[in-house]
Amino acid sequence: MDKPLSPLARRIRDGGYKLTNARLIVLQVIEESHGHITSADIVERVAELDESIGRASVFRTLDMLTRLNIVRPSYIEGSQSPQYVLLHEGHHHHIVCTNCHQTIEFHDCGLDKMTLALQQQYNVEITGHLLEFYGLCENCKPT
Amino acid sequence: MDKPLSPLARRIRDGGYKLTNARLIVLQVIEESHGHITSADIVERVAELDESIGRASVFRTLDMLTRLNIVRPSYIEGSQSPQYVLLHEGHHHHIVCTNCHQTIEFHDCGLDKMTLALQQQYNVEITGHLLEFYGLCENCKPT
DNA sequence: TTAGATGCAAATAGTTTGCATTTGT
DNA sequence: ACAAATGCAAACTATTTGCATCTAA
Repeated sequence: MDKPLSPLARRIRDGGYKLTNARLIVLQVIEESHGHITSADIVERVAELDESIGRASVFRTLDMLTRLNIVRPSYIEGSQSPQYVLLHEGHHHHIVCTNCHQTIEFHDCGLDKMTLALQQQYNVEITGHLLEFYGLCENCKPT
Repeated sequence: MDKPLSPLARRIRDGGYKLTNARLIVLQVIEESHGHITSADIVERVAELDESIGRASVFRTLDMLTRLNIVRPSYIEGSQSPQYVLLHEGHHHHIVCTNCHQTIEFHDCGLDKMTLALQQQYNVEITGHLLEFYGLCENCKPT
């Protein structure tokens, strides 16, 4: 078949991984979620979309996506299963309410300069970052 | 008894929680670790220090410390158990090598202005943040 | 004194593994 | 064709819960 390969699908293939049905479905679920979803929810939604995909493949795919820097596990929400966050161009930023767990995403984190500075200072190669602010949202704020 | 209460111990008590032996030991373990340690390692080290403390209390304490913004769970390392990171004055920053998992901590993240800006823009009250860069460290970098 | 914390052990998630079978390339 | 990936189910780990007991304040 020759479907119009999404950019992320392309990155999977370019990473040397096969484009399997299980992987495409997992990818779709994460994208549909607008980039914030727990592993538990991914497992559930994948099962809805394609009953035949095993749990294990979902986890294997999440590992792969993390390795490829497409996604990043993060500890929003009380605890339990981690949230996977879609990295747009290698980064992601949000504010999490420590009370109701609402998350607000924002862009333009202005960390480009810092990235360059760190690369020089520590002689590393930085490929992305995750910036998480926490506090109380509008509704949970004291007065 | 009247030991010289560490600043963090004080925050626990000020948070309305009792200062129990289990809590103090967990706190000590986290501090000893220089602020980067997995829950599994905490459980293990606590058992070494005081055989009588139960696993459950360790997790209960970690939840409490997270609620108090003293510590923050983060998904460094492949996966398994999360790392708990000590927040100094509400924030923490590091670079994690996605290959060997070495972490480099740095200070002075310069996000104060951004914090203020976000508080205004979204009408929230921000109490801290976690900034995680990832990429390849000096040793893992291609040439 | 007494509400809050604890330790224990059992119950629950959540995640990983081994392996025969299937599938992309 | 064949290495890579899969699904399954069983094995593991990690974390949580209920409850009788204990303890800091």
